[in-house]
Amino acid sequence: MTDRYDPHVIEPKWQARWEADGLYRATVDANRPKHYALTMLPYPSGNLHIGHWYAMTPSDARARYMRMKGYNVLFPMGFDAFGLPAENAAIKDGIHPIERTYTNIDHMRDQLKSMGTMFDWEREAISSDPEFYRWTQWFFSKLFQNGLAYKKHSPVDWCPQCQTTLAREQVWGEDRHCERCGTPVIKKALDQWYFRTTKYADELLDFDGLDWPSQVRDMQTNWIGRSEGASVVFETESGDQIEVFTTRPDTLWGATFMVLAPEHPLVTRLTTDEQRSAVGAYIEAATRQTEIERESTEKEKTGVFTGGYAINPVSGERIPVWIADYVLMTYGTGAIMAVPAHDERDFAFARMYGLEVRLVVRPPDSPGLNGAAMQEAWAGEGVMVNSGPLDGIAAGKGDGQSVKAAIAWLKEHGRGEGAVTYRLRDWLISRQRYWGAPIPIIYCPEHGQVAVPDDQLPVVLPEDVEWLPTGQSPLKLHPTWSQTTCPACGRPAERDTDTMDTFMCSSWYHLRYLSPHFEKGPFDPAEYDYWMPVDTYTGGAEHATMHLIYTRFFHKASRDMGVTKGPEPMLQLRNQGQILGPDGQRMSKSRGNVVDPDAQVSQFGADTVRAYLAFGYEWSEGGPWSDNNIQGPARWLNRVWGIAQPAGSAAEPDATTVQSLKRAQHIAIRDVSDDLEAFKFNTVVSSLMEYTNSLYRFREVAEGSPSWAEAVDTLVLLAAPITPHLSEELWSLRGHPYSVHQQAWPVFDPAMLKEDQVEVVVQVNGKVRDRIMLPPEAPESAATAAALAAPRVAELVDGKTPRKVVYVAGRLVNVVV
RNA sequence: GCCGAAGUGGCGGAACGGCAGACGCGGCGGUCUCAAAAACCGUUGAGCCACAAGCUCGUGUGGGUUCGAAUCCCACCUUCGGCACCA
Repeated sequence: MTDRYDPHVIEPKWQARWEADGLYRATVDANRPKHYALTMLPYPSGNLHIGHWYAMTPSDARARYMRMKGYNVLFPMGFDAFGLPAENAAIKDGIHPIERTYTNIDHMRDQLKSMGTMFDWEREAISSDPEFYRWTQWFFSKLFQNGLAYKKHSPVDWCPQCQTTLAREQVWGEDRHCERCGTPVIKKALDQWYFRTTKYADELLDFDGLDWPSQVRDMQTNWIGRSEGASVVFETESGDQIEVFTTRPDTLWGATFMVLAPEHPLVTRLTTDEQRSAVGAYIEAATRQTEIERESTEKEKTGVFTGGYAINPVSGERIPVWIADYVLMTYGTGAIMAVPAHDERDFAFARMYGLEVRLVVRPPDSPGLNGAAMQEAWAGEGVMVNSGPLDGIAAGKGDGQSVKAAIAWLKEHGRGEGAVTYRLRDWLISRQRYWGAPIPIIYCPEHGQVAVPDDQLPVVLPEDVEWLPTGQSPLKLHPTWSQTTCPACGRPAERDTDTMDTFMCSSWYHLRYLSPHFEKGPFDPAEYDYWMPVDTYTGGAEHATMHLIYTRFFHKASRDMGVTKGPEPMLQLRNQGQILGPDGQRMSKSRGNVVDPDAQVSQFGADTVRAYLAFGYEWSEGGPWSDNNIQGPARWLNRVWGIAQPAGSAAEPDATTVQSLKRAQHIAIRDVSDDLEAFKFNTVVSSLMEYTNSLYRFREVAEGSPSWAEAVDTLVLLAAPITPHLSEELWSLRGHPYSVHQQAWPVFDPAMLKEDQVEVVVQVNGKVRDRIMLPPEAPESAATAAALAAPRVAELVDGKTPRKVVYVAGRLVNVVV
């Protein structure tokens, strides 16, 4: 009689042993192939939730599998420890963010250890440690010195709840809300630091060599929003130049007016005295509108004539210049040429204000159409008309078509050229908050913006600050902190009092893991050369257009600054889905549907929770938590425990039994390996369950025999990535040397799958009517004969000659009559 | 409006163009038990049928390709994610 399976005894026991032995320490070993497995690090909120388990434990299973396959695996963990919640809590209850953050980290580290993950804790990196953010600041300085960081005064997104500016990526949804707190953002004009992400727009569009989900690639591609066209220069009557961007330069002959954004710098100069009050009132009204109101596509188009005129550079015609809020200062040049006949928005505007609509692309089906008669804009194909040199050319972007011809014409006449515009904006990284890495810039009356010299980094965040809900960073209110001297001239100067977007920390944390205590640089180059790039990166898809763009930018910029190597930081990316509450809704405290992983672990043990999270969902999809469904994996673990107890010794069973036992064993090896490889954790567990079930069927005839021992050992090994504690305990009970996690992964032998006879389905006209036994490689003639001889088939064929017979060896015969 | 993903039993979910529903939950029946729980064994898509054999239907809807379609193609519906006056 063996002891009951008790995870509460074996799990802490093995966790302590693994830690004491440093079993998961990863060190550079040039003789072994490396595998850098990375999973997104948590924010130290105070408690791990089930979503962390869902993200991390399958990732851990795969890292363990790679390790058993012979790779030298680096699987680190750390904390993205700067950020608003800690600071907001400080304002509320006075507990210092440092205290709260590090208390939370201590607790969460223990929770992470309770998962039974193979994290190498000696490589832990915490982004709020001065030895970490020293290098975050160093990266800022590097970018500044290389012209990739700059300060600009401009209207920016401000979250009134978080009391700070946000990057464009961090403003979400139709109502333009803050990604963190959900509050709609407002516009403020402020001096802020930016990184030149747009410089890398084209390179960021290139995913060559990356094994990333197409959804993420598509989202990034859409986000970057490359669009090809031309820039065209219009001249005003007063001689000013207005540059516009258009994707349809071929329709230039149909441009009957221009529209500028209300904020456009030339508006004042263009506006005539008669129009000045109307224009002023319109601009006033536009500024008062919220971003949401202004950018609503439902809204009717409004605008005001400036009184000024420009010259259409192709026709020489005098066309009126209007302002309208449907033209955005933040895209292109903030000015457009309006071609009402072929643009929906321009058409609506022209009809509203009675402006001329001139057809320049004649649709194929409407030979008599003219601008005045049009009911809607025509954006389709056709032939160019009313367009001078372009007349008769087919409208389109292809070779020999109108767009290319128009660009050639513009170039030839010096009025414009081919151009590309992106939707992507530069990354705004200033934050008006305390709990972040200070921006290492000093403002000197003499020398302007001066980077803090590397040997004076880090610029340490002062601890003696006051928590006031003023909407100003405590750094700004600190009496002395910002006062310093200029590194260039030594005269009194001031520090920047903003801190950096915490997405900066996560843009390079994977490099700090390489050598978290290295003092000569952000990472030890020897570690970098061995481990980088990250081979497998796992995490949530919600980071597609934030972290995952930033970190690619960071890597490419760092490469150009000679810091990193290679085109990309992370080769393979996989996203897990989300675990919902048992009610199918997103988990939240207010709904009361939050599943606490600690409670599940104390009820079932970590291995069961791991197995359930792997088994219950298609990993990339996620789904609702179920207290019922976890019973399945819980029972399975008990069954593994029961079948894998040491079993004395017995003679081999008959050869047929041995053969089918080995067959089951090798099917399991094949399926579990393939599915772990492919992140299909649910079928990994179901294959293990099937194999366990078949061992129960063999138990009576085979238990104790050498084949049985091998079959059971194989189960213990195959389960080790999913249930590391259970496998370790069973491996030890079965008398094998520690540790199961240092064993080689079982090797699949296809020869073990060979069978003398296989069941072949016989179809008549595509419907299954019978089954016959055949050798797997039976020739078609024999298979056909056997199929036709099958009683049910003979009956249905009824003496007729089959019109056709389809034979798939080892699978089916389809008789068509 | 644009880009993308997904629709399969009561439920979670499986299925290289080849036996739909693996594996599990739940249900039902049984073994064990004084009994219950646990554990173990069996069974479980729907319909026709007393039962079985057998047949029919069945992967969001409608078409198509194919000897054969959950899978490929076309059109549509629904849900979800992202973007959206982007010139």
